[in-house]
Order: sequence, then structure tokens, then C-alpha cells
Amino acid sequence: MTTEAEADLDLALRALADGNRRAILQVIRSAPQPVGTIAEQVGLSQQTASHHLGVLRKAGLAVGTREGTRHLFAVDTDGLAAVRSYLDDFWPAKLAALKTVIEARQEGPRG
Amino acid sequence: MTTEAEADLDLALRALADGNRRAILQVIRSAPQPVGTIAEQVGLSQQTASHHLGVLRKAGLAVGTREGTRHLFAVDTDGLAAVRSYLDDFWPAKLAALKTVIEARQEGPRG
DNA sequence: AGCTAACACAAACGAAGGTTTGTACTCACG
DNA sequence: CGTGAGTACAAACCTTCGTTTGTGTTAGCT
Repeated sequence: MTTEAEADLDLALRALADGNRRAILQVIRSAPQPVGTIAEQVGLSQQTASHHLGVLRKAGLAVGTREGTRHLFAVDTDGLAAVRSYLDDFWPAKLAALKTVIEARQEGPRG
Repeated sequence: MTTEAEADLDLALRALADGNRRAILQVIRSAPQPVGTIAEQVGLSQQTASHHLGVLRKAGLAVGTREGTRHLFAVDTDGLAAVRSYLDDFWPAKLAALKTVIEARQEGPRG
């Protein structure tokens, strides 16, 4: 369904809208890290970091792995791919839109 | 400063986080349209649409052109490019190449 | 089994953002 | 200049979201 992709895109975009979550992604960008380390790196409490990790997880932007008592989180490219392909859809259209702007100005106020 | 690009990215990401604004981008994706038409297309009031258009404009996602009493809005790729390059930074080189392959397969014949 | 560490879940609080309502401004027209 | 169409700005209201606080759950250790 197209609606499913829409919902996934919406989750990913809303997750990326927060600076703390982007900071978390930066922290786990190179290597997966436990929640405690992530919280310390971004200057958040354990609970808040865990919350944001959950948001990122549901958005398909992060994946978690059980490592004993720790929970290692890493970047998931699934959600990022959804956003990327969404953005890419605007590139070819932009050229056409730009052309239409010029045409619209040439047409004048009345159609 | 890197903070400047960060601020631009933040604006674009927060602007894209709203479904109505994404709907507006879809409306003006193919051709620039006046505020009244956009509002009608997405099912919003003129004031609300104007507000979102302002958000998209400040985020570098939309550009407006004065057309007499009308104000034509079109998609601006500046903000989208900022988001795109940000996302690309998360992909390890190997995965980025893989992603490009997938995109190429989607455009080409059946694979 | 008891204890400790690491993490997740849930409710409450506060702030940020979207919608509505009202109004002022600009441009086209006579 | 006065009128009407189209749009932007501002304040009030309400919803959403991030943070805090408190607590439950799982795993490792003695």
C-alpha cells in the first residue's frame, strides 16, 4: 500500500525533526552503543534517551540489539532510505516547476 | 560555522515533519500555484495555508513569486538538498552504493 | 535466591507548534 | 480615491510532543 510508505515516511520525518534525536544518530553513526553511553554523550537522562531511541526505532532509523544487560543501538538505513527516495522525487519535478513559473508569468493576470 | 547549516537543516526537517506541509509540497510539485488554490487542494483555510507556506519558505523548501494580487509558490530544492546531504552522511560508503543500485533498478527495466 | 546494574514503560508537567478568528495590507479596476 | 480580490500578520485556543519522575523488568553476579 502507498499509505504504508506514507506512514513510515511520516514517522521518520517526525523523528528527524528533533535535534536530540539527530544527535543520538550522530553518536551511534560510527558504532553501535548502549543507552547509557548515548545518554551521556548527548547530555540526556537515561529515560529520555531511551524514549528517543524508541521513537527512532519505530521510525526505522535505529535498530537495537540485546547485549546481556545492555541494549546496543545502531543506525538503521531503512527509514533514511524512505526519506531519501521521497526527497529524490522532487528533483526532476523542480525543473518542470521552474519552467512553469516562467510560463505563468508570461501568461499574464487573466487566463 | 557549522551551526548555520545545522539551523537550516533543523528548519527543513521540522518543516517536513508536518503532513499538511508535505501535502502542500505535493500540490506545488509539478506546477507553482497561488495560495488560494493550494489551500483548496489540501483542504485548509487560506490563513493556515499561508502560514505553512511561510514555514516552507523560511525552511528553503518553497519559493514565492508575486503575480499581481496573487502569490505563486513553487518547490525550492535548496532545503531539500540540505536534508539529502545530511542523510547521505549516515550511509556507510558500501550501503550508499547499494542504495544507488536499487534506485537504478527501479528506474530501469524489470530486474 | 537475593542483590545490583541497565534499560523500558507509564503518567504528569511544561513548552512548542498548528488551527482558528480577526484584521491590515497590496494590487487591479473604474 | 473607493471597492473588491488575494494574501500576510497577530493573538487566542487547543493539540502534540519532549522532559521529568517514578516504577517495573531482565540479566549478571555472589
